[in-house]
Amino acid sequence: MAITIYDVARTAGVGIGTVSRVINNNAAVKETTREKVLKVIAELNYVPDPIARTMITRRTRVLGVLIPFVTRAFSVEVLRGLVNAISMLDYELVIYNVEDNEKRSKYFNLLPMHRRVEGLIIVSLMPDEEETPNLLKSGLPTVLVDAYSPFFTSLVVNNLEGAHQAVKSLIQKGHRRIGFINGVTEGTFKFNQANDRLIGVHRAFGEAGIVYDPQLMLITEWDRAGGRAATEQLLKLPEPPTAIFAASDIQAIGVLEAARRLNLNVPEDLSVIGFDGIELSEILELSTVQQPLQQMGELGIAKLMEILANPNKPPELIRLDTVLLERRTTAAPNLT
Amino acid sequence: MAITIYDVARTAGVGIGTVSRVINNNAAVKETTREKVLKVIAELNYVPDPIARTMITRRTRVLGVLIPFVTRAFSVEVLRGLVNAISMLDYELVIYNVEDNEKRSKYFNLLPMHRRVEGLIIVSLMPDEEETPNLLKSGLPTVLVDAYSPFFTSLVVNNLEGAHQAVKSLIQKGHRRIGFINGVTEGTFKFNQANDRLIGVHRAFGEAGIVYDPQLMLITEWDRAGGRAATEQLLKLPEPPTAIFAASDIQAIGVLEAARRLNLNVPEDLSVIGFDGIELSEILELSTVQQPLQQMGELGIAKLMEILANPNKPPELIRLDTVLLERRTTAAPNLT
DNA sequence: TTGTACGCGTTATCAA
DNA sequence: TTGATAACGCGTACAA
Repeated sequence: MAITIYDVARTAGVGIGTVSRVINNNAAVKETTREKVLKVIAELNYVPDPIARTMITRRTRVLGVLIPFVTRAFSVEVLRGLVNAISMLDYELVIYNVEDNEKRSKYFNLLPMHRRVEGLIIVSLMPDEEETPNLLKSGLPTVLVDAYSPFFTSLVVNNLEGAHQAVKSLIQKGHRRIGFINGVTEGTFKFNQANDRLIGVHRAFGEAGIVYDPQLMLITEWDRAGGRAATEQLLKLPEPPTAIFAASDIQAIGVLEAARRLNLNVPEDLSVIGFDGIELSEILELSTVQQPLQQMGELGIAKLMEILANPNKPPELIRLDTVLLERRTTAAPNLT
Repeated sequence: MAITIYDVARTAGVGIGTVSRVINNNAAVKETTREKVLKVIAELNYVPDPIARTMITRRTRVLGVLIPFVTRAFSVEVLRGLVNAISMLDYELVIYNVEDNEKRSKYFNLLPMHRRVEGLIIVSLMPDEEETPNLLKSGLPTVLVDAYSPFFTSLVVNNLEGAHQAVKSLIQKGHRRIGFINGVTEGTFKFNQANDRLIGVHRAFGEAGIVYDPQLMLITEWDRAGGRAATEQLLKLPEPPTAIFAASDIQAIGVLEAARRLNLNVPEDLSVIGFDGIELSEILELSTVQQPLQQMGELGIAKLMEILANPNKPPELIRLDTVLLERRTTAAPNLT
């Protein structure tokens, strides 16, 4: 049996109310009494039961993060930011890892109800027409990271401008046939960041007056295998591209792998640029469009705390800028 | 106000006891009553409050993981296993990220008391002389992953044999001067896996009758910068090594980076082998000693569930084998 | 300034 | 098979 507030009160010769007041240093307690109680607390090694506390206050001091594929590089970087920010805050973080549709709807249905988290960060997932009203009705403070909804405070990068920058930089280097490997937008996860990136690509082509060759645009899964497969297909074309822009670094790494298999040198034979700026891209010296991933995590927590402090705060849309990092995988085309 | 068991009972015209029995399908409830209650539950969209439930059952359905630097590659891989295993179990996972000594002792002191987690996985950290009895006294079911203590069920790889394999393979390729970059063992984290690896290295040298040159053994932080710095130092030696074994893949990547800066070709001029087998090692085609990291996470949860089911289960030591993966960074030395 | 009684929402006990 | 009632451990009016 763990020791309770009653044990403390009895040993200190006071009422439980006083002990409670000392713990929460709320109201006025006479200094001598406070010290007496504090001493007993230390002696007995008493720690208030957070569960019982939650019963009354409704506060759990727990935040939840709903995140797809927690171990993909992108998620890890965001998680780093979340974890950093939370460690200063005397909150705990529970992870809801979404790997499939079943998990997705389970969490979306359950979380608003079960009161175990005070606030929710949703990463890379957009609540749908059914989930949105549920969440709103429950009043659970929610922040979206890498996803946008008009109903929730959302943190996104300027995907359009990022993609535009990437393709424009390739064009400026002299590339004309540029492959674009985008990620799937349907299915469980509705990563519709892909749409903005597509528009950015089109804009860059349009500005340069380059005709759009639909053969150069492929859609694959957001993984290495997807990048590899798409690259193999692109390079088999009668007129293969001299550069490839992938919608994620992970896909871009697949591009690199495919190029190596085909004995192509990067960037001499093929320029490659990714999107995200995960740690791995630095190690591989992959050119990329960097998102402030860690910062997005930190800012997500900060915004959530603001909502917690002021539940009626209207949703904001916060748009962060990307940074084009030209490293060793992009160069002028080898025009022979 | 959320709806409670009383609302359900009233609308269904039964007592709360009956509703409770239906929810927990415990005792016998007349079929017609059950259906009636179930119907009301569905209509009212009633979800039992887990907090109140925990008050009485003492079960939180939450497991904790105490993990240093949750975003280092090693931790991420273990985390993947934990998350996978837990997703089948109707448990939640809360992460306690240990970045410094303060956090370490905070969590070690708090967790056993605060009842919020039913069980604890501790990764890469060994409870010390003070923490161990606290943990034991609290009765919190605990499993150590990548750490060993006789007092807790522990999952470790055979670090000695893994290191032995790595160095032996280099010797067999013809290397005689082999640098060994080990990781620090003091400080907050007491990663004393390093000691076993050191012994394994010595054994391999001893078996081959190679004299130990202390200049070739360096100790650095467990990160890229550490690997880089150590490599630069090793290669400046009058007789530089022809191969380097790093105690972690991350350090080995630092070795690769340093080699590239110095315009050395790997593996022609320098063989490199790491330890861990993180995903990154595959992408970089780094030779390494692979630990079953994900499996360690999964097994950790499985063992924890066993202890939860049978709290008196004596601690076990589970030793997993490493696998030597010879990829593209190791070859015979270039003897000129 | 301090102590007592009540309530948070549930499960467990016991009598009916 | 069921309903009433007592815990679980705490915070907080309210009275003293």
